[in-house]
Amino acid sequence: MPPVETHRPLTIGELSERSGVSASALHFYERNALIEAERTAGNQRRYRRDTLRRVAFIKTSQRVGLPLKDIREALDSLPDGRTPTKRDWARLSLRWRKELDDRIAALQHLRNDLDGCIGCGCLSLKSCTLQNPSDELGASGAGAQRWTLPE
Amino acid sequence: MPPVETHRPLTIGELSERSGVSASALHFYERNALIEAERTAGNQRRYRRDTLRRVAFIKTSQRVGLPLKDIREALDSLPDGRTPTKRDWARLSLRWRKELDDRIAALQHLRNDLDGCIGCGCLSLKSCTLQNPSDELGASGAGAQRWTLPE
DNA sequence: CTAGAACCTCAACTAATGTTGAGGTCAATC
DNA sequence: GATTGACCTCAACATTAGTTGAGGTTCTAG
Repeated sequence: MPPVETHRPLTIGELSERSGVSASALHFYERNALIEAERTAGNQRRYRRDTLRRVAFIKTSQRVGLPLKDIREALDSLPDGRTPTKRDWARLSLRWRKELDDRIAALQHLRNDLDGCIGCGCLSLKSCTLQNPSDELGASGAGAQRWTLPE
Repeated sequence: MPPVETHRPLTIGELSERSGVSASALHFYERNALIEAERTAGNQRRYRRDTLRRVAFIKTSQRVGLPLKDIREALDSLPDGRTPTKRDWARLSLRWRKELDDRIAALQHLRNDLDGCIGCGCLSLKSCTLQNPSDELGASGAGAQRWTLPE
């Protein structure tokens, strides 16, 4: 049985292929301190295998709309230079879970507003257009309040 | 009782204040055919009052992460040059509702993955790090499949 | 009728998130 | 030991979604 190369670091091509992120994007992430790499004698990058997990985390977080700046901030809570422990990741996950919960809640709120009134043609603005067809907000309205979710 | 100026068109300052969108952004939306305006004899913009609703729709859609291109496409289904009817808005809302449902589902999926395994330190990758601590995916893995949601 | 606020256009700039290409080096194979 | 694919850096470009500023015009209140 041949030894499985479980600890060999990854080249950028391997990391790119396995993460689905282009090499140029990996360069970019490195420039922005989201990931890091060792170098060979010939100056080529070699990634610790746990970088794959970091990249998965980056991709995932981006897909829910978080900017790289925030992602970097979160990743900064992981240790430099060694593979994070499960405790390290668990700490991170706790914060992220809250972020996700908030976003889900915001979307649901929005959808409910939409259901509640856009479907009837008034977009949930101050009062229903069916009652007040000429002006969506009235001359003395306070703005489209229901559309401004709390930041 | 003074007549309420329910039909007077809005200046850009008024629209900006009431929508919470800067005048420069309104110019930008107009350049990109998301909104339109009449002009006074002196070339100043005058907006139909239902533009307020259009702008609310734009803002809202942006907050859920939709690009202006998609928003414009949706708004294109509304009639030019006249105030949309409730039927017009209802048609739009149907498509948007589906979009929102999809996004909510994607986020929930993500959160469940996170709960399921990032909390234990293995990020839901191919097999749990607790069992397989040296390599997150294994030397023959198929990539981080669980992290790739269907587009 | 005039001052000042509000508006106009156009061009240049910003920031985030990368991609592309030029010009050169490294490493694995025949 | 030469070839060839993978890699390197650096600079320029692309896209989205606007903002800023210069220079000029319009509108409204006194």
